[in-house]
Amino acid sequence: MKIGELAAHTGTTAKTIRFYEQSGLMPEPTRRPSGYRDYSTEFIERLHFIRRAQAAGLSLRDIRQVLAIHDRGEAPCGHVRGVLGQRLDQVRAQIAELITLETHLEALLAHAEQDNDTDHDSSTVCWILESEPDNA
Amino acid sequence: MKIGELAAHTGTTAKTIRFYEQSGLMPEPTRRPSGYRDYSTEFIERLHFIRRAQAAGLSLRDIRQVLAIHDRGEAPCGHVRGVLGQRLDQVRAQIAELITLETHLEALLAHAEQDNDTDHDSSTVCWILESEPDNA
DNA sequence: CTTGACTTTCCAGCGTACTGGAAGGTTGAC
DNA sequence: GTCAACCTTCCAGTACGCTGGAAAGTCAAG
Repeated sequence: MKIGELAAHTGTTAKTIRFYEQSGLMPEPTRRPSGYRDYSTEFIERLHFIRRAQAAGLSLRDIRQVLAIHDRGEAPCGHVRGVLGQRLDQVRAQIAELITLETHLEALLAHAEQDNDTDHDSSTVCWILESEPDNA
Repeated sequence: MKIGELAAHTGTTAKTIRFYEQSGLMPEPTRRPSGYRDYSTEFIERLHFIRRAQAAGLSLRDIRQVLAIHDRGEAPCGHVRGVLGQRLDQVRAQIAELITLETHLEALLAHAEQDNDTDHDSSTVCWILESEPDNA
């Protein structure tokens, strides 16, 4: 199977697969006499795994670690649980931050609608942004 | 006022101020005979404005636009309202995405706790990640 | 006068996950 | 044989907001 075919099977591109190989996510496949990469079907599953891990919000760095454990012949499941837990914490922290920001933006916009053409203090750039956020 | 003093007054660094100048956010100040930048107090307010705008989640690109309008002598408030509205939409979209991801991660982790040592299908890297997310 | 803290410019790199393009070799159908 | 569509390597760039460092000049205190 050539690289373009593997890409078509997995919804990626040849470029990305070469990039993954260079990044240590995909092992080097055998080569045809011409130099073309020749993939066996196992590479499909590996690529699908990478995509699922990305869908779970894992970074390529995380995925590389998991795959390295797998390639040593160990079951990476414990590690995967840990990484997923950490990622969940991160995601929750991000959500909290964004909700804070959302609140701040809503407050600014409410403020912006109230005072329409008053308060044009020429010393400032724009009075709408004069208030500091409550927490950050 | 030298650049380091301005930085100290506004909680930034001299590096950052030079970067803002180069990025078109801060105008070029006058120079002393030695070549040192010499800032008047108005620059403090401008830098504070930049920080407030950043706290509202605006990008430097957005801020540059707002400041450009201000520097033309127009009141940028209408534009600011628009940018804040767009940013609020973005933030809400991001929150929705992250909540989807959070749900997915929770499902995976719940799945991971249930089946402890069963299902070790050696053909896959890790069974925990076998399920696709529901929507993405 | 010396010393150390400050300033100047310029160029380069961080991290993330790719993507684009150049210059060339291979394959397969017609 | 010839043509397009594929493949190869390598280098560089994208977006974002800085940050680090080198080499040189300036300022203020002691």
